[in-house]
Amino acid sequence: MDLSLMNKEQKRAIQTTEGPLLIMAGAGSGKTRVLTHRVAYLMQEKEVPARNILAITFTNKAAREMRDRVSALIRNGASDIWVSTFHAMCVRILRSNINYLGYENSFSILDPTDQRSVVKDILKRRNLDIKQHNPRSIIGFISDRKNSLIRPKQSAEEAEGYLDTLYSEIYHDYQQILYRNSALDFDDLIMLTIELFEKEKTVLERYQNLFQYIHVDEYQDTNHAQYQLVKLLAAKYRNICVVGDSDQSIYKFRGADITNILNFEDDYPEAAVIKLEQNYRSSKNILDAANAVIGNNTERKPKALRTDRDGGPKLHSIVSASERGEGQEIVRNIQDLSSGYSYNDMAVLYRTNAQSRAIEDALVKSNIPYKMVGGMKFYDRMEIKDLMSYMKVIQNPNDDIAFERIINVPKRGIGPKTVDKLKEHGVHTGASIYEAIKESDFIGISKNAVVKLMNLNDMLDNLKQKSKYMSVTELVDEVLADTGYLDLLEKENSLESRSRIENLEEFRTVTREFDKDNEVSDELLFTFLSDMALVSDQDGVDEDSGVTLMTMHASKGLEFKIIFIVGLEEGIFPSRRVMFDDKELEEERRLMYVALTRAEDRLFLSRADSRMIYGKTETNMRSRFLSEIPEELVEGEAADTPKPIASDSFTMNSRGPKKKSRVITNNSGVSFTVGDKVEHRKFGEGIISGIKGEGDSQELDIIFTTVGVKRLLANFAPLTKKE
DNA sequence: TTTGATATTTTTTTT
DNA sequence: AAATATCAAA
Repeated sequence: MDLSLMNKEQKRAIQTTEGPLLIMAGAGSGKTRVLTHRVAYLMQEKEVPARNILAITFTNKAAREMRDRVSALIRNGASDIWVSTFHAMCVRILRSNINYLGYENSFSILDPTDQRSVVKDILKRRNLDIKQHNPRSIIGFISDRKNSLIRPKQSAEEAEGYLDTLYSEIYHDYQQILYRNSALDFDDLIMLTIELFEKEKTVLERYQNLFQYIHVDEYQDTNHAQYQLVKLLAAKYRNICVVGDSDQSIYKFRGADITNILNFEDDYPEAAVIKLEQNYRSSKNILDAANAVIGNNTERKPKALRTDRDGGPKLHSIVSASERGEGQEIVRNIQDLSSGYSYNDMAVLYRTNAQSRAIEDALVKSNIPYKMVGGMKFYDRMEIKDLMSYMKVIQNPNDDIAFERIINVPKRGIGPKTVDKLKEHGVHTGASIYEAIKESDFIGISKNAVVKLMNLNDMLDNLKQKSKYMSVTELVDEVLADTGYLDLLEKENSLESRSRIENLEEFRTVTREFDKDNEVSDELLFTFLSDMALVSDQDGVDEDSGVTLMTMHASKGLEFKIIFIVGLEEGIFPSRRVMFDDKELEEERRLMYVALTRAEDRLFLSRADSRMIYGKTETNMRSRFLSEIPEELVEGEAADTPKPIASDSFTMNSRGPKKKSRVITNNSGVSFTVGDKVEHRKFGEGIISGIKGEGDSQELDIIFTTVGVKRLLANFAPLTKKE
């Protein structure tokens, strides 16, 4: 195998095949290349059979890419390597073994909307107020527990206080409902695989023997459950290679535990450790900026990436009047650069999906092609979810969650009242909705409704029969025809229904693609649904030409010649929610680091003087992350501007929207602007960090030294200006 | 039961 | 601004 193009550390990482290995791979240090070569090296030089190699990646797209790149290095056999995400691997394992845990092998996988409806059902049944108990936080609670491998019983035992106890009980109900439906949520995939391994040692041993060489990419973003899973699998051979960069840990909110990578050497004292600090991606200016920003994090092992590339152009700072102006400025720069670069080389990164709108609008107006990652996801569209629910019900009629979604879609006169009765029956007897329908005559449902239910029942049974000998595409067509779904849309003939039909058409290209690779069989529908449940946003990035739009989170692992980072304002990025929590602020800064290090040649940093948020105009200070970049690396905005500048001097585009004054005057005639130091009668000294709203309801965000941030009405707050 | 109208809430980030 | 929840009328 030719390793002549590798540096010394990279070679060592590839050739250290036996025993535990920790690769600390900085951004752009050729980590993917090392991983692919290592796998190829194992097969070619060490003659390890492909099926004994496991490689876990963060996204399905990364998995596909890794498989392709290994294929390019070796003659054949790459298709036998296990390359997948944690979740996809667990689905595969559970699919053939979950019956040990009492679930059906044909289990379905819940998406977040399904989870929400399960939780809401539980709240309703327990007569709890949905406003007091936000389903979101309950789902978060359950997810946290599962990621920590805490079962409902243990959660209840360890609960402290009323809320903990209550949520543990809800967790218990939730888990029971899922079990009854043979449904798993994302976290279950990991947790139940571990449970399976602990319960059935022979199954564990089988996989331990199979996975003799294990690789885990993005190890800094694994959670506790994933960590345990890897530990179990690697226990026999201890050939475990993890790759990660603690500076790029950005998924704490999802349970990622950075100590997994920091303590790797404690778990495996014999581990070899290799650091890759040579960056091959970014120009020196970009790298210097990234190093300077991340250097502000205190909780980290110091390290600095090196590059042999020259300085390159300076980073470019852009200030616009509003988010619309920001979009226009981005477009202007894209057009300037489009002579030397392809649109594919450019990406716009933002903190929240909602920020994509203004950018999209500007791109559409200028006829610039773009592709968006995430956002309103294709598979989240109503018609797609409806269709998927039909498929789920056909595959597993006892999937109540899917069943409830389609029971009255299209409208067939089976309303909430009837559904309640069916569910009520289920609570007493343990029957699913599907089973309850067969009893519907005896449980107080009107004759009228019973007939309708029977019709539905017959139609579904009929579809189920058909599904056994049809391709998925054919089945989709049958479902759309038999249910009258397509008819309904065609009859409506509105702009919206047209687009829905287009989306369904688009879905058929997905199924056709799937049918091409899969033979018709009993398992076909199940395989299709499993695959679908695991597709992630990042998987959608394809070859079509265009500027890429995505969140900074979604950009991890990718690189582009030109990067635009937008919305660099306090309260946007860093997000308002974390501004005063040092720990979370450090995670936010790592996110900035990830964003910065995506760029190879050019980097644009953009902010707007004010922008619309929740339908209100807000004015925010420039992001601290901007200020952390040494000014000599940046051109554009005068780098050393301690506070935003008054009035219209930054309306770069004369066609831009009229700028609102960011100086406001209160009832006593005192005027304030962002950055002013003020004195409050009760809270003491503070600094104005933002201005919200319009007219009489204008509010000031003020950071007080004593009490942190407060939002006060400009007209009534007892404020005096200092200095 | 379904529908349309009005009130209320919501945004981090995601496999 | 947009999505969701709640309420009133048909």
